Amino acid sequence: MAEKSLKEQRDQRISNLQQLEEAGFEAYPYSYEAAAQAASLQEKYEGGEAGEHWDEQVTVAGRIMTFRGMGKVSFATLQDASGRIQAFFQRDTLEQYRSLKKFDLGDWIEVEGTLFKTKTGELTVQVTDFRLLVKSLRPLPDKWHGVTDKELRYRQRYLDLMVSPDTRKPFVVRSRFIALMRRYLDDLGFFEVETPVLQAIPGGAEARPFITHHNALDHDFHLRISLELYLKRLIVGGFDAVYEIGRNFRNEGLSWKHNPEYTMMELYWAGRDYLDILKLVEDMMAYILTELTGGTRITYQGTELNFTPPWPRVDFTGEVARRAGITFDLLDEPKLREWVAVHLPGGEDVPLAEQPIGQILNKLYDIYLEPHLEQPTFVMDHPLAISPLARKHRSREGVVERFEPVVMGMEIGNSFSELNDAIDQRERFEAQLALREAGDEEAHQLDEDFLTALEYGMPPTGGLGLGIDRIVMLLTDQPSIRDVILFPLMKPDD
RNA sequence: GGGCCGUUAGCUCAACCGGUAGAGCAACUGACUCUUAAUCAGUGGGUUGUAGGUUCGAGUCCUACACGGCCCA
Repeated sequence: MAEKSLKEQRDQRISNLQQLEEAGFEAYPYSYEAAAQAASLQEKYEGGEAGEHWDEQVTVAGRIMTFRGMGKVSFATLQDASGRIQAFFQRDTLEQYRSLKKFDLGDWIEVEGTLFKTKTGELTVQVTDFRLLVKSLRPLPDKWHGVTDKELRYRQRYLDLMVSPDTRKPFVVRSRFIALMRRYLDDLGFFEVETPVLQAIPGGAEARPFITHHNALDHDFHLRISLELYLKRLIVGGFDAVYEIGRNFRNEGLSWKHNPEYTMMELYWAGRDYLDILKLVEDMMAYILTELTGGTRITYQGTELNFTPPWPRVDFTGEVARRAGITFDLLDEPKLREWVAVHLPGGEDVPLAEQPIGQILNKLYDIYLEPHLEQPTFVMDHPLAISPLARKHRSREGVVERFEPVVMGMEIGNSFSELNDAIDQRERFEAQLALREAGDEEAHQLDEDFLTALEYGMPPTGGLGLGIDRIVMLLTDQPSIRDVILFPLMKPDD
């Protein structure tokens, strides 16, 4: 790489630091006390008039973002965590005025002084003393354009945050969203727990796991792909309402809606079924949206989304069939395979029509239903074949009590009346095992310890998982999941 | 996995049909007592992502690879 220009600038800054030390500045002070934050000062003196001076002594610390030297006076814009404020330096009143030349854009400084408004009305600190807090050894990105290279924005997010304060907004909303969700669940009497990330048998979802190794036990473990099976063990143990907010890891590709590590909220509520959970989702989302935005409608990428309860519900099998133009019962397997052979002749190694029925149903859903649902919608009552952890529907054959909330073609959650029949659960696992042996690496593994727990008896329970990142995308109008994850997964570039 | 696009100074971007790689910001020197993308004068900074190939001559054309973006199964 061509680094001469960078090296020159870095050397220059190191030399400036040495000269500041020689002039009596402490190079790396241990602490600072910013008595005031830029934003609160801006707010406090909003009504002041150009030319007005105040007596209040203030101390402000921040990063030098711009610097305008005009000979005997200079202006700098300081940026702290809250915002920006201008500082004014005068040679006549500052002993160390000449040292200002050795400060660089990006350095952190602390200034003391009084406040006034310039003739153009900008709130400014009339500096009476200043000191270095830390030197920046590298030049800042373009002060006007910021960082536009997406690769650089993701790899060096701190630069993006530093020069483009708007970058922070989705992450602030993310934090508030999670805080509000906690408040909502805590108020309902839920208990927040933490379960293992390292699992001997990764369960609760169809996904390929990451594998790691524990040296002392000399055993391979997997990073969890879901929170489900451990939270259910807690219901067996006697908790009646638990939730966890945590990271899942899935060893899959990346896309605008997939990052290999992502955040999930899962809850389990004893005594409830999936329809109770459905109401909770509607109500919780309405509560959070109202707290965040004042209403239950938001705009995502130009589309207005209405989260006002109740959200529309569509039946999985009925709606897939309707949209695909299938006139027979979707669960009539021989007819469905015939139809697929005609209408979807493709397939990777094996024609789709000859693949396991679960693959076919998932494919049809992925083609004909999910991508076409824009408004918040509950897809209800999935086929049994693709729902090995959900209990059978109380009145319909071949389907389970399950729903998935879908928005803008994205699955943002998943919920069941949880399967608590240990014998049925064993049979479901065995069916999954058969798929696994036939080559489906994403089929569920049989978790004997979980089955043991179920055999002690899990009371009737409703469960839910929500994809936090995707919901935050919707709330913040971001087109990619990578824009709501501070440090998305990147391939090392060396 | 496939297709399209991108990768040029620290940052943001130019460079016509293949003909000596430029600008703004940042940096350096100087001027300047209300600037705010400060301004003005001057200076330095490049293995054009990597490796090959075609050519008298390659940032530009070809091949492979790396990283990234968008779209598709």
